[in-house]
Amino acid sequence: MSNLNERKKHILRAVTDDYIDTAEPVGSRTIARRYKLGISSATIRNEMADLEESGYLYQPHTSAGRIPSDKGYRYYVDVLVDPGIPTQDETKKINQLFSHQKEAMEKLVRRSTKLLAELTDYISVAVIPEHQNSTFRHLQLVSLDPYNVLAILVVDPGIVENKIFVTEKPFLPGELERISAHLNKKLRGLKVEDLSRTILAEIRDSSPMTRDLLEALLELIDESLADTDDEMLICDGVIHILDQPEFQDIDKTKLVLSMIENRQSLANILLDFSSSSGVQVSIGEENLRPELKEMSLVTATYYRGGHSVGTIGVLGPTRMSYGRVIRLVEEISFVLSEVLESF
Amino acid sequence: MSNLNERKKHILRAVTDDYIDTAEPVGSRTIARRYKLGISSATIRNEMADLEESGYLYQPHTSAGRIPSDKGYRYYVDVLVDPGIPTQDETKKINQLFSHQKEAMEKLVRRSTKLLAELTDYISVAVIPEHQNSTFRHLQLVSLDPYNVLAILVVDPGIVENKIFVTEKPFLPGELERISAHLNKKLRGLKVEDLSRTILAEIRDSSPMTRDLLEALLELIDESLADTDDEMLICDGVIHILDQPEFQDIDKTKLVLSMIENRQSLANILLDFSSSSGVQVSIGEENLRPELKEMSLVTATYYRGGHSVGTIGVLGPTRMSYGRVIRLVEEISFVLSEVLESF
DNA sequence: TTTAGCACTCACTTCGACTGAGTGCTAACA
DNA sequence: TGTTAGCACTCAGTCGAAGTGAGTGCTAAA
Repeated sequence: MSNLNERKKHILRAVTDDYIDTAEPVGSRTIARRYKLGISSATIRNEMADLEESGYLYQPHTSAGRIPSDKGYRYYVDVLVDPGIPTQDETKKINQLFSHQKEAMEKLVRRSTKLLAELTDYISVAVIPEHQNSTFRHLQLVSLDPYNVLAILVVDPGIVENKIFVTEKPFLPGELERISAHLNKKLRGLKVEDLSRTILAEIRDSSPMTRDLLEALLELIDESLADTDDEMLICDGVIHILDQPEFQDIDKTKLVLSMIENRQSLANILLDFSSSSGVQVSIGEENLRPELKEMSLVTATYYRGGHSVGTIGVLGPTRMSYGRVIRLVEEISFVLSEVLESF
Repeated sequence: MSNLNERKKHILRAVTDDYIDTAEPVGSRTIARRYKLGISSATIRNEMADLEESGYLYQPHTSAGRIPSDKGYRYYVDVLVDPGIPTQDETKKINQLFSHQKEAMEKLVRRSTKLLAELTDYISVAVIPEHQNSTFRHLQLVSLDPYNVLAILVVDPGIVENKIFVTEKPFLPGELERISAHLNKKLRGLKVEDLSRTILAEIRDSSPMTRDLLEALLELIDESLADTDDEMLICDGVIHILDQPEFQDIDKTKLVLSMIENRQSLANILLDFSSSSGVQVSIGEENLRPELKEMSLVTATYYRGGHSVGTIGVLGPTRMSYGRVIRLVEEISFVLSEVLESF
């Protein structure tokens, strides 16, 4: 597989770099002129014919230049590309982002995603942690008026859910505080997924007075577990896709955009990568979903306490600036993990 | 202005309806065939020439059918269109939306916006209330670990902000609760905009131990006030714009999408309407921003306690299905206001 | 093994002819 | 006097032929 001689490597790299830049099929003369490889266009032509033979390049039509195939991009990513180190500007922006006062995890990931989109000029996506692995931290009941209660549920890595209840009977002042305190004692440290059962037990022992409320809480927890399904995908920089010449075709674009609007499916795609470590690159046809067959996805998992809690990444055309993207996804997921560690 | 005879009104309505349907210039024969006005195409031709003369219609080129001008749409909206009453399906969906357990305001508006986009097939936008008019309800400090404190700020119509602090010195157990309780007593019912000053005064009277924390809280409040600037625009159904034939041109589309991505400017546009009551329609050139010159915006304000708290609306091409959109914006803003009232 | 030269390919552009939906005008009709 | 039928005219859009140029593969010479 890696049996390309140095000259072929140089040429494949040149073709790929050029195509990433220009989005135009790259001809032998262009390579000879633009990249000082010390060989003539005719030689390059021969080498390119070989590279096509072995599937790294292809021609969109007989008399056109070459374009890297998915296999070509794969080789480029695995062997040829050097992500390099973040530029000064990149480092500065990343540090700025994380030097802010700490925020609850959701906002933090949201901002990371925004920055990633801004730095790469592609679409940036992230899934925030599922509640599965998180533990109960705190529950607060706030009386809005005698019949309305705001419940705030805080789970482990700074995720906050809230919901308003209407109660049948008004609560006495101080009563909510008592209930909160009681529940907090009972629930502290439990896995979120175990909460329902404990509260159910609680319901059996409770006065009819608080039963309503507990049932409502049960619903909050169920919903907040389910809710993540809805909310856990974060997405930014969708605009950038319109700047890519491969998406001048509005129908192609619509396909991708509707996939993004259907958050759940994209979330699942990202979750497929959440078990692998390091930066993952999935190129074109390597993607299982047909909507992604002409796109590439660069992802990395971020961690907290040694466990992966979510995935962040970049979605763009297969003609993607892999070096830059890989470098940035790597850097941001790394820093994100570091910041989360300190929670 | 309203000096159109009945026949001209019928014709203008027919042309507008048809153009809204088909997005193709409407010819006199089409009108004669499709709408039973009891007159021949030649007569219609004469009337259309008159309507063009007075600026209600125009021809994209000499030998094409007519298209309503902005003035034509304006007349259509003001005089001709009948919003009708919501269909069964619409009513059902709206009731379903609001029959859910109550939620904090932000989620409520988010879901309304989603529904509006779904029902109209256009882009739907909303601004959620600024904090200016809202009052302090509750502040909760939760210790995540000895050095990290999660602060949750609840203000009046169910808006919840949260933030994590790192403190210089660890807090003793129970200390945070004491501070929360103290602040809650002091701050209850204050306008959020007055909070900063009050808290500042508070700092002077407090023990040096809590100074860190108070300063951090001050920052939370400042930020949550500022944060609304960033977050207060909600947007849904952007995809739909790609289904409109007028936005097959990718550059036009890009213009609109980048305006939407620049939330602040769109928020400002909506805020311009927030002082007027009832449904507002702003058509094409009537919009001040050049990006909106080919679009129409239908908005309504929603209320709580007699005060306007936000604006919700629909953004689409000037060739918009005004009747349906006006009806739905009206209905949803009305129901939204009702629900908020009960908070 | 590399390079220069040449014939060939094929997407893209340009241009003219053609088509058809739609108009304005005029004359006839009720 | 208002309405309609008929006709000449306009013009965007489509189709196809010709021309252009970037790029290739092959061959022969260095």
